[in-house]
Amino acid sequence: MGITKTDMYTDDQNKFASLLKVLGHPARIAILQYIINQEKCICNDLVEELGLAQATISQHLKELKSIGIIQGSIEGKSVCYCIEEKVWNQFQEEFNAFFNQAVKVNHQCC
Amino acid sequence: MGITKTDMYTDDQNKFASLLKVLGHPARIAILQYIINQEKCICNDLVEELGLAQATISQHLKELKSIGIIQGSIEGKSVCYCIEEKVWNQFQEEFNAFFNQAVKVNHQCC
DNA sequence: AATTAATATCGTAATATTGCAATATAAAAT
DNA sequence: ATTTTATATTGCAATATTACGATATTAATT
Repeated sequence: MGITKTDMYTDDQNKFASLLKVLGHPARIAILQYIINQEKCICNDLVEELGLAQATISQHLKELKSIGIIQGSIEGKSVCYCIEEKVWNQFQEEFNAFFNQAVKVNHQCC
Repeated sequence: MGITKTDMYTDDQNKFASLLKVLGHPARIAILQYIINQEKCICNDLVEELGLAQATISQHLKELKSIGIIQGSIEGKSVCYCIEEKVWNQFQEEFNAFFNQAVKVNHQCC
């Protein structure tokens, strides 16, 4: 059906999965890495760098903005995008919290 | 078009994004957390716990197996699933490597 | 004011994902 | 041998995602 039954999971599970989903596209990973390496960039830089259409890049940027991991500020006729470090670090903590769950448990496996 | 242009990204970017994509569904997060808490489980446990159809759970387990994060071994007429700790820890390292990229750079933002 | 430049949004086609019923498979129990 | 139990697979309908061309929108430049 293509529709995820979000009501049967906890808010934390839904939120965490949403994060992972947004990050789960190579274009968006590439965009983040490009911004990191260049400190900041504008949409057109990414169009040239990644070889995707401008509309496509703009869409990916929108999704990344939606989880707060990047921030865009208007600079003349272009928009300067950069990493929102507070959110970036918060995500890293969330990821580690998730992965560390398993450590607490004695895994005696099949 | 719905098709991701994987050829324009590095192998690392594609692989990392695939991981994130598989983890980016609340059912799969819930499954992993259930397995962690119970140490191990069988498919039917998850059907009862999550309220999804057996076929759906089986599919999600298949995707989790595809990235190696869980392992299933046949025990009589059921299959015992558990976390593959080596892979789990490896993923955690990959995630941290990704997030630590940003730390190396001086972010002077817009 | 008209043009240029950069980005966002809309509409759409192609493909992918999610979820389930029905069916297949395989091992244990009767 | 048949039935029961647990899981996997197949086929399908509904929805979501990806990508792009076309078209706004908005600010700078001429």
